[in-house]
Parts: sequence; C-alpha cells; structure tokens
Amino acid sequence: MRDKYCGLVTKEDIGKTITLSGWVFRRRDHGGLIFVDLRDVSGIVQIVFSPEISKEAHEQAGDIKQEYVITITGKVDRRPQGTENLNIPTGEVELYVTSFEVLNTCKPLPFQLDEEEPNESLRLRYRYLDMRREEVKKAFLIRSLAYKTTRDYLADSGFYEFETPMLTKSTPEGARDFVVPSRLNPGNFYALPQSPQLFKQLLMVGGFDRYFQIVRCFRDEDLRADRQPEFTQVDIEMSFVDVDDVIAMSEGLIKSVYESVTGATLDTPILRMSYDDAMELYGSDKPDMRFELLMTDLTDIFRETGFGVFKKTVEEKGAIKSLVLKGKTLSRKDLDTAVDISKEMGAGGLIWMRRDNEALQSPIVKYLSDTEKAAMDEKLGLADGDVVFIMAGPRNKTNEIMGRFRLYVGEKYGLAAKDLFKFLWIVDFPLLEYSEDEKRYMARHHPFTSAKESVRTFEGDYETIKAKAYDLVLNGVEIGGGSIRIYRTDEQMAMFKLLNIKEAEASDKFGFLLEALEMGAPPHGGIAFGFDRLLMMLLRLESIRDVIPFPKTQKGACLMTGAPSRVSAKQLNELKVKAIVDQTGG
RNA sequence: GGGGUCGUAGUUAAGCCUGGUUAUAACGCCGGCCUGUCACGCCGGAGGCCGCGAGUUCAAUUCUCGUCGACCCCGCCA
Repeated sequence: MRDKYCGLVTKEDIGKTITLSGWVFRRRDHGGLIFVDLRDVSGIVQIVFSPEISKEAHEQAGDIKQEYVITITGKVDRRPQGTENLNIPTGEVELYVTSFEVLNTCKPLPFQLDEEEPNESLRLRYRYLDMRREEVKKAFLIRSLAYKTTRDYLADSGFYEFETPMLTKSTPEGARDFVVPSRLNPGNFYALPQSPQLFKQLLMVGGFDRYFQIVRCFRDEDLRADRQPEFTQVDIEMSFVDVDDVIAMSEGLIKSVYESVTGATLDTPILRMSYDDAMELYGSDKPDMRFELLMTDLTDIFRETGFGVFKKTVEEKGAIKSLVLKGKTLSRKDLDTAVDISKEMGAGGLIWMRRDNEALQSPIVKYLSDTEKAAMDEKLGLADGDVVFIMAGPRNKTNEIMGRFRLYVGEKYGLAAKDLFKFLWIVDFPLLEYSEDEKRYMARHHPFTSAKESVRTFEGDYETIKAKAYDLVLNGVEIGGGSIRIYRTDEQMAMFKLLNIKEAEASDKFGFLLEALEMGAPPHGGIAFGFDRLLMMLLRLESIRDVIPFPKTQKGACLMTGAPSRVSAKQLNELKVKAIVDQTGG
C-alpha cells in the first residue's frame, strides 16, 4: 500500500515512481494545478495533481477534501527552482500524481487541525483527531521513545520486567482505592493497585534481585493539572542495596530518559538536600530550584523585640522568616496585593519592608530598634531597592506558607528561567507524621519504609526519626520517590505498633508480607517515577493530560467514551451490588 | 467539601462592565474563478435556543440567582 513514509521522501527518490498513503492535510487548488500536503505519522510531503501528468487524476482530485485517506502513485521530482519550502524536511521535492485512490472519506471536521488549539473538552471528545495535530502527535511519539529508553536502560542494568496484579487487595494508609466487585465472591471487592508496592517487595523475597515494571496505578482522589486517577509509574525494586545505590541507579535512568527526550545533557550526580533544609530554606519538600529566593530565619534577631507580633512568635517558640526580593521595583499596590495573597494562603499577615536611601521603610519600622534594623541589614545583606517580606508564626506552618508565597513571588516577578531543568533529591524525610484527625502517627511514606535507626529500640521523640526515603524533584514537582524497606519482621511489627496498627489488623491486611519477611527476605529498596509527570515536565507542558493519550477530565470522566456510566440492573444483580443513587433517572 | 475562571455560528475569539434596530470577525463549510502554491489568492453564499433554568425589567447575549459542563487552586493525594 506504500513504498515509504510521506515525511521520509528525499532527494534520493528523485526520478522514482513511488506509492504513498496518508491523510489529505491541506489542499491548494489553483484550478490548473492542485497541491496537496499528504500527511502520515512521519510528516508531510507535497503532491501535485497536474492535467499534463494525468488529466483523470487532476479531475478527480477536485473531490478530495480535508483528512480524506488516500493512496497515491506518482513520480518524485525536484521542485522547480524558487518553489522549494525549506520549512519542511521534504520541501525540496514533490510527487506528480499519476493515479490515486480514495481509501476513506472524512466528514467536515469539528475543529481545524492546523489552527489555534480548540477547547480541551472538544479535543478530548475527538481525541483521535486531536492526535493528528502536530504537537499532540509529537508528545506521544516522545512518550513512546521514553518507554524504550527506560526499558533499554533498566534491562541493560540487570533488571527483570514483571507484571503484577491489577485486581488486588485494598490496602489501608495512603490514597482511596478504586474497588471492583467480585461476582464469584458476593460482597467482596478487589482494589485496583495504588502501586505494586507489596508485590515488588515479594519479588525481592522471591530472589529476582532487580525488578522493574512500567505500570498503571490507580488512586481515587481529586484531580489536578498534574494528577490523573490512572497514571503510569516506572516502578523499581532492588535487593542488597542502600539509599546511595538506589539513587545512583535512578540518576542513570533519569539521565538517559532526559537526554533522549530533550537532546540535552544532564550532569550527575544530582544535588541532594535534606527534608529539614528544604523546609527551612524553601518552605517545601519539593523546592523549585530554578530560582534562589531563599528564606532566611530572623527569629534570633528579634529575641528581645518590642514589636508585638514578633514578640508573641518568639514567646510561642515560633519562627520569623523572611524573603528578600532584589532588583525589582514594587509599587505600594504590588505590596498590598502581596499581603492579600499571603492571607489567602493562610498567613496571619505579611510584613514588607523596602530599603531606600540606606534606611528601611515599612509600616512597622517604628517598632524596631536600631540594633534590630542593623542586624537585619547585615544578616540579609540588604542593598537599596531590596524588598523584604516577613512572616511570623508557628515554625512549620510559617515555613509552608512562606514556601507557597515564595513560589508566587517567583512566578509574579519571573524569577524562574523557563528553559531550565533543575533536579533535586530530597532525603532524610521524617519517618512519621502525627495525624490530628486520627490521633496517631502516620507513615509519611508508607508503613514499610525503614528508618535510619531501629524503630524497635528507639527512645525519644518519634517525630525526629528520619526515614531512608528519598524523593526526586524537578522544577518544584515531585517526579519520583522511594525508600529502603523494612526487611525484618521484628522491625515491621514495631513499625505497625508505632502506627497503632493492631497485630490482628496487621496480619489480616499484610499477613502475607509479614510471613514473607520471616522466610529469608533480603535487604531491599526501590523507587517509583511518575512517568506521565516526568514527560509533562520534560516537554514543558502545563498538564499531565497532554502526555496521556486518553485522559480523564477533572471529574474523572472520559469525554470520548462517556465513562463512567451506569450499568444494567442485570449486571448489578450478578455482582450482588446495590446502588444507593437512583439508577434509572438523574 | 471549599474558593476562582470560562461557556456567543462547525472552530477560535469580539460584543456584556454602561440592557434597546439586522450579534461582529477570522478560519472552516457550500457555489464560482484561478498552472507554482505551501496558513495559496479572488468573488459570492449559507450557517446562532449567545450552555440550560428562573428572577429583575417595558425590554436580558448583557444584570442577579440557581444549575450543568470544562479548567485552575485549597482540602485530599506520592
């Protein structure tokens, strides 16, 4: 049906008569001559219908319209001098059509493929048309390349590829599960995996040493620009490793994917930062490193202050944190806006200071002593024109809000160079987090994460225990995370105890894992990368939907198929499931 | 669960703040002309429940409320 791809016709083909097949992209009918850009996955090539070559073909070509599928036979020729199109790879040649056949017609399109991007709902409803658009096609071709790079790298590094069950067991902790009723076991449900976490650990117990899987995962939580209910992870687990081994392997993988996707070089090792430093300096566990704008702790300067807000913060052992914005001119209105924004973010307030004529100007400057002002000048290295933003309050909360405010300032004043890729490892996460809701400690990562010291024998403040867990961050977005796992039953049981998971519950939910740990489980650990997110970032796209062929809307709907939808009473009966909402009407 | 933005020919947008005659443009579509275009060009034409429902008003695309849908954010979520 064809001798080669449209986009691959070259000067080498001049003089040959070849057959091509594809879609009619654009046609330019000059009456006497008709030009058509014929498109397939590889690109486009210009074909010419001329009455001098074939009167019949030229006449019939009047009927072909946008996106008709045609197969043509014609002679490749060099374009007449002066009519070459250097904007396309095949622009020096064209085909004179001797005969063609319409393989399929196409109704008028719901949107044009070569113009402004249509509304996203429309794109998703007709995703198969949207995919014909150049930029969309490109994203999916690159996605395919990224699969290959990933598989090649991991296979070359001694990893074995496995598939793990999609119909599996609901696990507590973590995200809400999607559940699937079991017809053979009425009243019982499978859960779709949030990740293959336990299976990959069991593969290590099974002795496979290095596992990977490019795997679909499911989480029934609310969607965001970078979150879909089903998404793809590159899931990895390794035996006889510690943190540095997993990180080194990961850097190799990320480097090869990054380089194949972007064509640029990635220098490794990637910078590492402790969770504590990230929170203190950037107010985030996924700092955007494309711009500096570090937070500086001013608490010490105001130990003896007379200014009420700061005084109260010091007394309550809170923190006074600041950001210094250099080289930007802010109006009073800009500053007021910043205050409003900070309040929307949950700040009690935001204090701003401007340094002009070697003096600080601020609504609160009259409450500050000369010593305090001088100390600020020195600690922040202030120069005229600098703007200082200050927040005060409980340390963790203030860090987080200031961190979000930092991102706002970075965005508003264009501090982050758009073309940068800044990778960062966050390490030494706290193992536990106290949940006010549940009145107990929760595993920050998951309950199989090992600590940097034995949980079994630990005494003291549990919140100070650090986990052997790590996240990979790119431009302020988490693109992967993992940990070294607990591999001994006694440690695992101690961990469950810490999390207030009762022995009965533990054995009900994870009995198989606990048993496995008793049967010669090797030390092991791993990581999982958000494949869609990584691609989204590397392609500089705004939404994860742009790298997923058939994504869901924010309400979890597929606009093309209409899923989710109601099922028949018969289906529900077979499943012994009763819907609470009315199945017949709205 | 909460906050916000958007919804006007097939498509992308303008009009709406400040209500009033025939709702505007470009692309697409239909008809005609055109032998070197490549976002071809020129002439002509058709195409609108101004998302849906209610309210205010003499009068609503325009103002108000509700609702549906899409998107962004918080909560939630590795």
